[in-house]
Order: sequence, then C-alpha cells, then structure tokens
Amino acid sequence: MNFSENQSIYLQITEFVKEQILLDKWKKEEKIPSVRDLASELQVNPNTVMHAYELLQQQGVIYNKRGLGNYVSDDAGEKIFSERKERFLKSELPATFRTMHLLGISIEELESRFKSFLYENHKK
Amino acid sequence: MNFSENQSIYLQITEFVKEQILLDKWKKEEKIPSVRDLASELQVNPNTVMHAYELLQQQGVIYNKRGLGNYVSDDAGEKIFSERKERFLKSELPATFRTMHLLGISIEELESRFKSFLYENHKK
Amino acid sequence: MNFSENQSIYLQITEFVKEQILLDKWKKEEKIPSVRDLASELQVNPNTVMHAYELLQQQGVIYNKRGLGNYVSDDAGEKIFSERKERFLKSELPATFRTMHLLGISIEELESRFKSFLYENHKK
Amino acid sequence: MNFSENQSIYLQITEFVKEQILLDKWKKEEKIPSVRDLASELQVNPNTVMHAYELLQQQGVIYNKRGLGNYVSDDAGEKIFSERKERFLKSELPATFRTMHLLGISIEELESRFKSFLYENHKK
DNA sequence: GTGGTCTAGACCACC
DNA sequence: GTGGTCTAGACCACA
Repeated sequence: MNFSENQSIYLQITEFVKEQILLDKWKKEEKIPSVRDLASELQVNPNTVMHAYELLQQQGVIYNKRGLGNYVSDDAGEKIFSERKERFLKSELPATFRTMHLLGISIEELESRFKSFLYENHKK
Repeated sequence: MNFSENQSIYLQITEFVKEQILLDKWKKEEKIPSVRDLASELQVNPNTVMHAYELLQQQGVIYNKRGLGNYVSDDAGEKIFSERKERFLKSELPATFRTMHLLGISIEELESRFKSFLYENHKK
Repeated sequence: MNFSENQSIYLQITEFVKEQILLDKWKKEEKIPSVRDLASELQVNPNTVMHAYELLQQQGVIYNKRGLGNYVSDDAGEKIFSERKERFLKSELPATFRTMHLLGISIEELESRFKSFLYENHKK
Repeated sequence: MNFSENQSIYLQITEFVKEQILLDKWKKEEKIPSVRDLASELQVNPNTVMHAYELLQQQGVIYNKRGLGNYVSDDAGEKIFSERKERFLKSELPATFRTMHLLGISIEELESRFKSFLYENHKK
C-alpha cells in the first residue's frame, strides 16, 4: 500500500480498515488481522497500526476480545456509511463544486469523466 | 480570517494569497501587502506570513523587490490555475468518484446537487 | 564549524550538507543527523537547521520519513554535482576570466598556481 | 545594467564604478556622473547610488568637491588594482581551484575555455 | 525519539 | 518603510 504524504499514516490505516468493511471484505463479527500482521503487510511500525486500531475502537467500528484479537462491530457498516456520506455531502462535495466553478469545469465534462472512471473501474 | 485546524496556518496563507490572485483581487506586477501588514491583519506572527511568502517565492507566484516589498509575478495566474487544475483532475476528482461509487451516489444526483449549488451561488 | 559573515547561516548549512554528500561522507538512503543534533553540534538554534533542511527537501537532496528523520535522496549526489557544475561554468568561471583579463593575469600564471595548489592539497 | 540577486545593489554599483576606473573610462581627477544621473541611468533609487558613493569616498576611490560633484582620486587606479588582485589571489582563486578539484575539471579544459573566452571578448 | 509549527522579540541590511 | 535572519522557548503529531 502506498501512503499519501499529506495525511498521517495511522489515519490512512483507519480509512483502509473502514473501506474493507464497507466493501464487505471484512465482515461483521469477524476477526480482523492482528496488529503485527497488518503492520508487516503494510510495512509500517506496529505502534502505528496500534494507534489506528485504538481510534477505531473509540469510534465503535471494531471491538477487542482480550487475548483473541479485534472484531468488526455489528453495526460497523451502517456507522461508517452514514458518517462517510455526511462528510461527503456536507464538506467534500461543496469544495469540489467550488473548485469546478473556479476552474470553469462544466457538469457535462464531469459526467463524461465519471463514465470513463466507471469503465476503467469495471475492467479491473 | 478563520484558520482551519487541519492545516498549518502558513499553508492556509499561501492558499489565501493564491485565491486573491486567481480572483484578480491582487493583480499581476502589483505589490501585495507587506509581511507586517498581512500579519497584523490576519492576527498571526510576522514570521508565519514570512514563511508563506518564502514558499510563494519559490513557487514563482510572487517575487521580491529589495527594500520595496513583494509583487505578483507576471504569470502567477496561469501557474496557479494549471497547478490547481492538475491537482483537481489527477487527485481530487478520482477520490470523489471513488467515494460516490462506494456510497452508491449516482451521477444524476450529483448533477442536481451541482445545479442547486450554482443557484445558491448565483443568488449571493 | 565557523560561519562566514557574508552569508546566512542556514544557507551555509545547506552547503555543508551538500558537501558531506558530495564527499560521500553521508551516503545515499542513509539517515542524516537529526535537527536537534546538528543544531547542538553547530551551536545554532534548531530552527536554523530546520530552515536549511526544509530547503534541502524542496531541492530534492534529502527526504523525510515521518517520525524517523531525514535521509539522503537516491540521486542527491548527481543533483548536487550537476547544479554545482552548472553554476561554476556559467557564472563563477566567466567572472574569474573577466577578473584575470582586468588584472592582466595570464593563463600560464594560473596554470602554475593551480599546480602548486594541487601539490599543497596532495601533501595533506 | 542588470543586477545580480545575490548581492546588494549598492555594492554592485561600487564595483561598477571601480571597473570604469580600472578600464580607464573614468579617468583620474575627472568628474564622475552625479548621484541623480547615475541613478536614473541605472534605474535605481538615488539613495542607493548615494550609499555607493559614500562607500567609495571612505575607501578613497573618489572624493567630493562641495557643490561640484565627485571626482576620481589621483591614486584610485592603483588602489583598486592592488585591492582586487589581493582578493583574487587570496580568496577567489583558491575557491575556484577547490571547485575544479571537486568537479574534476582539468587545467587543460580550463585553458581551452579561457581561450574561447578571450576570442568572444575580442569580437565585441 | 523524530520533524514541524508558531510566537515573541530582537537585530540587520536595504531602499 | 521593506524583507530577512536568528534566538529562545513552547507545543504538537507522529513512529
């Protein structure tokens, strides 16, 4: 996995975990990778993954069974979905629209770009 | 001006300056506010504004006339515009599309939201 | 280390770092001294070293691994070498020739001086 | 005249004046341009030329006749020549040699570059 | 431990 | 008046 320079790694890891859940790759009430496993897979310091898991626990996305590992919460999917949708509609989208306006990009151009995005995505 | 918590102040100041230029409030070959003036206006330490101006100089957006102040470069507008467009198309837009896909938001919904955005914007 | 009066300290530090790399004392992909360490060694304020490192990062000579420190870029040596050669041939050398011309110093005299320079240098 | 970014303008003006004298364009005991004239010719602030002339007076290169203007000192040429030669041999040349050594530039290459410099210079 | 940001305050060269 | 440099000291996020 390639990490962006602009954001701290542990936050990018929380996003990664949430996405796995949203895409139903990690299912509810199932065990997620241990701190060490994920750390070695992502090639980061275990402390960093630990930090991410702690945050996810606070957010109620995962919970810990002592000695057994971390598990996806029952309502994790819904939680993530609504939180993400809220953020998207309230802050990301307006910012995008603002930039489009500033750069003079039309909705038609956006539409055609979205279609080729879907096409590219479909191929994979 | 209110600064966001998520980004360092000096970077927000560079964005602010670029915005002024893009909106043609500060025109090319004209003097921009002195370090001290902008600092007192934004209520930050002069060093912080200095840091921002230094970065803008390196990016070729402004240049310094010794003892006189900082001036908007001749090609500042184009530079900012193309840099911003590049960033939008290469990274912001794909991220937006990815999120739309993840959240199941259709292009039609986006379109209608954009129209109401334009309408809101127009009213002001 | 003794700093010259004519140039700002932070610029002299960037030169110092580049010199270490050019002389292969600090090798590529290796960690360079931390901001605090170099600052206490050179007896300057950490901010001053910070300023130098920031510039070197922008020039692509070093890069930062978050929380770990700064590392010499893979192509740092080549970058520094070509930048330095460019500057020498385009500006330092013509200036030297101009002065020689003005002072009536012949190329033969220069040659003999260079030889004794090499001899002196060799002895050390 | 084009001023370098690296050095203060008033110092570059003193160098300019000294060079005129060394090249015998401004001869001893003759009047040099007034502060205002030189300022408008070089397109700088009169204060800046004033500052340069003050320094030249301190160095004994020029002297002031009240109400008449500034004149080249009798021994200006010799003074400038010896000062410049001293600086060249003691500091500029060793630095040049050091850089040549570092960049692996041979004395033969230097020689050929000097010849083409002389040729270029001769044409003008 | 690492870099990074910010403030306060001083001093300087330059125009 | 202008920018620029430097110090001292604090605080934070990150690994």
